[in-house]
Amino acid sequence: MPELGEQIGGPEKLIRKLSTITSLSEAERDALRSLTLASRAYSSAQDIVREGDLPVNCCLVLDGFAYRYKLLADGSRQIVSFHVTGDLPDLQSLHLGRMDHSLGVVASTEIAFIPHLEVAALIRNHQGIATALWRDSLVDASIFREWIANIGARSAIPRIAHLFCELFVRMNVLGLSHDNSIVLPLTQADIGDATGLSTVHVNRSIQHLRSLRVIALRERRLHILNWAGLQAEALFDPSYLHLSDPPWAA
Amino acid sequence: MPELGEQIGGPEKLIRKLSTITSLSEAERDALRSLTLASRAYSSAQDIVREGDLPVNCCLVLDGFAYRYKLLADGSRQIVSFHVTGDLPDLQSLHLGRMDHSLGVVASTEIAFIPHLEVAALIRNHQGIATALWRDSLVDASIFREWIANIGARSAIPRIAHLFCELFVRMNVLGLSHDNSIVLPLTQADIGDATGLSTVHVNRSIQHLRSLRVIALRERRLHILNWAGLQAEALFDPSYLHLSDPPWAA
DNA sequence: CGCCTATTTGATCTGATTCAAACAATGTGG
DNA sequence: CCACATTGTTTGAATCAGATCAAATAGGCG
Repeated sequence: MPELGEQIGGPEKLIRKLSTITSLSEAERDALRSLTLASRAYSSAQDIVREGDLPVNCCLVLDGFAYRYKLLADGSRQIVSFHVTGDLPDLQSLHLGRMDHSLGVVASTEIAFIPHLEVAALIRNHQGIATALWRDSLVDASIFREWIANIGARSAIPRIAHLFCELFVRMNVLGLSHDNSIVLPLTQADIGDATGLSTVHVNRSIQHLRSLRVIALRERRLHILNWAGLQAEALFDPSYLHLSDPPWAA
Repeated sequence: MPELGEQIGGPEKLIRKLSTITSLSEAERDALRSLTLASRAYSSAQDIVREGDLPVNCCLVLDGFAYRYKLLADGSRQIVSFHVTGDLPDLQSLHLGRMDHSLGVVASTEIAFIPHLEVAALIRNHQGIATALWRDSLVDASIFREWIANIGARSAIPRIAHLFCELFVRMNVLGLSHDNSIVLPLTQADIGDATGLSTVHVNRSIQHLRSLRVIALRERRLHILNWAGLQAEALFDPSYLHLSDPPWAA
């Protein structure tokens, strides 16, 4: 049961992603198809870009899972976002030279690298692509805001449930779900670093969600057993993902 | 002792703000100076834009303090950012139609409204302004990431100290500080809603910072008594504000 | 002056952390 | 293909940072 991602090319994955938040003309799609992609598969977890780096490429996730994180002075790691097929997790490096965080991947992830110069040329020559990418970075920021609220104002169980809801909705709209399940190659320690909770408490909270029969988590997959129940537990409202907003829907 | 903000016009405040993160040509400055600004002074705290709205203007803070927040289903309020003179707190409304959060001001704040159509025209006609505004929205996102790390990984005292450091640096670079102090018209409840802490705990943490003699907080002003000490307490590193980054510094 | 809002203090409670160890799964080399 | 090492999950017990509840004090302002 291969993921859909396996069969289509990098540009198509990017087009599909951008199409979930904006509309692209055929000329713009063709311009994206002409991108030069140097891709690389990672068999083990590792960092792609590190805090302090001055990247000259943008990364595009072709398959697998990437995440951005900050290392604090006391050694703790805070994950600030997750990224899946079609995402451009460090698009910001195009306009902010120095990385203020790191980008890592989990095992079995494939990343394509697109030179900044090519992205800059696309932006210069195609107003629609500039708007799409800007809008993508604004949706990125909206997700950060929701994470601030999630971590700052929700208790452990709804907080984790909310993360699961977000990942499911995001992957589902990209066609990356199967039978109400998604790949979730994260350890409970990863989930803890993303939600600001200890591994032990993540474990106990997940057990609670399991006992409610709203999710199942096994073999690196998250199965949604009861979407309405999970959503209610998380008080999840997907509008912050801006998947069906003006102006593009108009 | 009037704030510097009193004496110069709205466009100049915006130019000064953008100049802290990018460089603008004289033509671009002139274009910004030609903006039509309808300004309004708020004598009491109130909302300017609400979650769900479809704004047709961008807001520019001329004076005072604005903040963005989310209201959660359980009634709690999470503040996700603060904004001061020269900031464009809802620039994102230009590309994300529907507001996913609200924008409020504290008493004695003055806001200018710039029609989206005018901002869009500026972006279309001036590549440098487009880049500056995009970069501004990316710095905004960087601050959100830092807040995620602050709330998710720091304990109460460093968390509050970090917020104070950020506000001081941001206002200082805009020329809004006086004798190592800034205006801070926030209640302890506001600070609690921004940091994910209860009002009582904010109070006790601030008392701790006072007892360390790193800050003084009185008459709606935050005085930095010992910058190095406060910074050490917060483990504050200002690089996420991207105030001295390539490419514009090059 | 008196009302309303903000700050402060005290006491108690609890969600979450920490420490420690057992257990399960996964992968590796011989 | 098994023995072993490594990584991830689960459980239990003790502890603590921060929340909650309640009430007193202090400021601002009409």
